[in-house]
Amino acid sequence: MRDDVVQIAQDLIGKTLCTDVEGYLCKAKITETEAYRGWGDKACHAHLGITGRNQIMFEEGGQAYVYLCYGIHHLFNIVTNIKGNADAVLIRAAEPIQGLQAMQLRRGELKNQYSLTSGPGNLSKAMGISKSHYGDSLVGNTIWIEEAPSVKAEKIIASHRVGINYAEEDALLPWRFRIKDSLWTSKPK
DNA sequence: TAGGTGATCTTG
DNA sequence: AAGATCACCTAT
Repeated sequence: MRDDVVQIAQDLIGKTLCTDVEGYLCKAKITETEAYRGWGDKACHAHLGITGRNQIMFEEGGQAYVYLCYGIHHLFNIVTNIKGNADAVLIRAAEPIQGLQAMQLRRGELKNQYSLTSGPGNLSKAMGISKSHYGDSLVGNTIWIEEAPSVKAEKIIASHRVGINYAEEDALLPWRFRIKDSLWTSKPK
C-alpha cells in the first residue's frame, strides 16, 4: 500500500484536505492528484538524487513537500513512502467544503468560482499553504488529511501528467487521477 | 500562445 | 557568479 505511490494517489481522491492557517479552518475534498515515484520516474524531482529542495521526499512518509514553482506558485505534495524511497503525491485540485470565505479572501476576485481551488498553485493559495509548511507533519494540527468515503474506481479517470515534457517517455504514464465530471479540477487534457 | 516570476541546480 | 530551467496561471 504505502509502497505503491500510484495506488495512494488514487486512494487520496475523495478524501478531505484540511488546513488551519492564520486562524482560518479550511477543508476541501480532493478531486485531482498526480503520483511521482522517486525511482524510475524522470518526472519526479527526486529521480536524480537528493538535493536541498527535495530532501524531504527521502524521509519517512506523512510529511508535506512544498516548493515554489515558476517563482509564483507553492505546490503541495504528500510524501508517501518509507525513508529512502522518494515518492510523493501532488495535490492538484479540490472542492471547497469549509472555510470558503477565507479561500476567497486569499484568492481575491475570480472570474469563475471553480478556479478557486483548481490547479495546484491556486489550491495551495486558497488553503494558505506556502513554503513555510515544508516538512510539516500531516498528522499534526496545521495540515492534515481526513478520511472520507472512497470514490468508486469507475468514477476516477486516469490520464497522463501535464507540464513535464522533459520527462520524455515517463510523461506518458497515466499517473494523474481525477474525479469524472467534477467541475473542480484543473483543465482536462 | 506568451510572458511574468524567483528559487533551485549546474556550470565555469 | 551567472544562466538555464521549471510538477503554473492569466491575459491577449
